[in-house]
Amino acid sequence: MLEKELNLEYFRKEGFKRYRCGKCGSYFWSVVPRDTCTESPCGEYRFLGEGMFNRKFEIEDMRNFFISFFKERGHTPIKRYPVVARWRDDVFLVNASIYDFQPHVTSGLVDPPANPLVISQPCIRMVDVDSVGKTGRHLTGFEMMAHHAFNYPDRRVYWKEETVAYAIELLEKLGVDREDIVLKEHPWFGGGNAGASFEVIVGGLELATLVFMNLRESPTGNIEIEGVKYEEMPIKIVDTGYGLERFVWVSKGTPTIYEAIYPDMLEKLMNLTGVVKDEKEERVLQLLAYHSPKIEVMGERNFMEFFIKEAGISREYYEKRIVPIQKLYALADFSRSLSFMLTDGIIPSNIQAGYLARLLIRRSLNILYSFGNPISLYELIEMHARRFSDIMDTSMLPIVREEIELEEERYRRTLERGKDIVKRLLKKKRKIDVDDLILLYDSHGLLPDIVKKVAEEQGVEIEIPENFHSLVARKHESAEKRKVKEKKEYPFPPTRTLYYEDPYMKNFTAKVVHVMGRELILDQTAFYPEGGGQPSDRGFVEWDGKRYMVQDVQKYNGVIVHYLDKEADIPTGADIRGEIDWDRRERLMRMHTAEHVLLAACRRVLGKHVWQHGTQKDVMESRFDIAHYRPLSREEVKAIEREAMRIITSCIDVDARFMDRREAEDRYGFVLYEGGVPPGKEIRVVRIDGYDVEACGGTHVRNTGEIGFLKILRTERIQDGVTRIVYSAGISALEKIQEIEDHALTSANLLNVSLDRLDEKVKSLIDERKVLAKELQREKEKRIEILAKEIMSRGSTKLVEIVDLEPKEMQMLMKILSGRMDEIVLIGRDGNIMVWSKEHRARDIAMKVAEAMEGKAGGRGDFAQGKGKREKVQDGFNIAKEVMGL
RNA sequence: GGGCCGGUAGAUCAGCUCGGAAGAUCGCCACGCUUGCAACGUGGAGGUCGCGGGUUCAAAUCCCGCCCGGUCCA
Repeated sequence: MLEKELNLEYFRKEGFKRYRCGKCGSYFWSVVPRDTCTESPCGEYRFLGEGMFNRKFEIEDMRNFFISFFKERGHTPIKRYPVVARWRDDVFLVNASIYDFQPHVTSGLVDPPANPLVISQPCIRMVDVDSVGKTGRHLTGFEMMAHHAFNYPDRRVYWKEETVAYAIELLEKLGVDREDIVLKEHPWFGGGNAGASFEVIVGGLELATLVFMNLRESPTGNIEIEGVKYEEMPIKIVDTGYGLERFVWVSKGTPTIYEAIYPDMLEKLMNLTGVVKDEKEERVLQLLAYHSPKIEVMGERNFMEFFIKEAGISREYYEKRIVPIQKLYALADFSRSLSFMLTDGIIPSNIQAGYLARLLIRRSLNILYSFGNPISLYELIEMHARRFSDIMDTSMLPIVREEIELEEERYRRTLERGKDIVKRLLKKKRKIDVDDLILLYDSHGLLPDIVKKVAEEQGVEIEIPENFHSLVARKHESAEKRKVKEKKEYPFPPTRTLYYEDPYMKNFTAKVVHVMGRELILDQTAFYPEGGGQPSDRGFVEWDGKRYMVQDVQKYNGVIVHYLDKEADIPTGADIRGEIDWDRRERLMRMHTAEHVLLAACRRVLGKHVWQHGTQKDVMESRFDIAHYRPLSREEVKAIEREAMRIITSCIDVDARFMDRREAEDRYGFVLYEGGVPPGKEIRVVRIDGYDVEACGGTHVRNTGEIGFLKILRTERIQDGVTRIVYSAGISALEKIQEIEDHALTSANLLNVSLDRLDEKVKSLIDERKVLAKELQREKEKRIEILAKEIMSRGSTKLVEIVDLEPKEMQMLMKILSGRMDEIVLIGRDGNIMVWSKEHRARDIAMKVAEAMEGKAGGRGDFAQGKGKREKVQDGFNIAKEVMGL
């Protein structure tokens, strides 16, 4: 299939021929005959040392060069998207430039921001995190330079021929000889799409991928790739990806990619840590980068043996001189990824993208700790942010600093607690086995090498299994269950939405489209269906003098279904009258607009990292969850309330209108998607000018002044990094406050104090109560002591006694007597049995007594308890006497 | 979203396997020793065993549900 797809006119014209790699078997195109595809490990890196471009580039120069090159060739440069994919609900982080245009542009629903376009999109890929630093080329963060063209049936931009021509021209302009370029054929698929692609290999390294996306997954498709069926798409998309950092590397020919892209930071880190990189280390590192693609063939362990021999070094030299340098490489990379993630508003936490940020933070901190903390992680992140200030938001730095400091503190605590756990475990078991290691990591976040270090301090040796991480992974293997909400389909045209045309419409008339039992469908309605966290309207419809209550309203693909309280025999085509429960709707509208105001207030008070995480509106109180890195203080809550009230009392118009998705995104950015990502080409945008703009399908008041009043009722941390704000608005808020006031006033009245003295009074009452309880306890003790004295004065060493005491009091008595006597049976008036025996027959006696009292008992030899029927107390007493020979 | 670990005195924890009188250390208070402090000695205060339900004669302990904290993985 590929051969036909990728046999281009361009190749014939320009002298490229198709060959097959003798090593990996893939097909490729080249202007000179070759035995292999040249991509390492089939070939070798040839750019190390001198570089292969006509000059050396820094990241910034390379990015500019690329963008200008395509701009000159008719492409529109567009701004990079955030690394956190706010416009998507299927992925957390942007992995490639095409992510920016999925799903709506690639599906054809929405136009691209420009066509053709050029972009340099920062991406985060966590899959390589373990290889970073070691191989000389892996990164968690990189910029994917790309030119994209979207070809529609009625508008062709460009396709394979032009794409390949651009790539070759770009490389030649950079000074690469055509003889050094290899285009490797490769089937491509991902994210439900597929197509043919070329990998562009220069000097043994893949510099770019040119994908020709023209297929999409379809159960009825006629093209099959790896068992999945695909069909041809109407849109054909040129999806390219040029690795910016790799271009810079190839231009410089440094031993590893890291020297090429972070020269300043690496120099600084070396100075601070005293790690030295001389010619010998340079040579070893370069050799390592050169050979590292072989890891994939040989496996890591075999590769290391091979490499140490090949480089002529000792393992000790490798550990002492090379590994520290590799750690610094990783640190430079991790901190750059973090500066992208955190300035783009990701909040470190234990869920979703936040977890990935925390992972990088902890790995970075580990490295810094191992060098004795020569510099703070924040300083490194700031250094990157300042260097890349043209594509990063440095105004986020104060928040980032606070987040990092909190995370450091948190990690320090986790480690400390972890060390205690290890020490305790050692005290108990004197050893730690594999199961313990897995538990310590999985449940307490302790990496095996930390455990090993602590154990060694305690003088215990620990073996860490080679396949540790796969053992952990095995523990997590479990079938994934996904709930899919059933979607109903109604074969009717979309219902006209009167509630959008006039959100203040209280009653209306409409024609009946369909009636089925209690389901009613109209041609138009003012009833708002449930959606966007706003519950549906209620009210009634009337026909022929009969009234049907509307209990629920739902929307299925544009068709609005009213659920009535009883079966309706209304004929199709009848004219009905509907009326909304206006008090309810008005409260909900105020709540909904108040929510937008609240978000604006939160962003102003807490910072722009605040992102809506979920909401639920209701009539009396509503929930509003935000992503924030720590719980809200009382002062912050008050400040948010003040800011929200300021927005309300400023009486700002609320504008709601349908807009083209592209236009809305261009004008307002991704903050639109705070409340979720709506489908469709047209989206409804609700805007409070100067404060908030969101894609939102709810009903809103015309002006913030109509909200009248907003009150936060309480806040709680529902998850790491997520805080819930429970609030109320309008009349509902007033009623809520009145409710609270009632409670306070009633309490104050009961205590006969004024409201402002309530807290004082309550505190003194609690203290008083404590004192009284203690006195009572002492009285009891006194009584029991007297009783004990009386009993002991009888002079016997054995005792059977019926006492009018509670179990706790019986225990107290027993405690005093047991020191002086040999055998005691106490029977409470309500049937409790308590036995103490010096001769260890308490259990036997208790059981016999209990049996006589038709109850049960048990316990130890010296002390036993039980319970029998209260009317059998005398029988128990007699038996006890008998057993004890009294 | 799923898995795992934890919640007992002001703090750190033991006790939970196998149900039977709530403990240790530090801190706190008082007294003693001392010119004073520290140390030491003696004594003391401090607990809804996260919450709710169940099983049982009996639950910190076993079972179920919830809440809170931590952690690993998508």
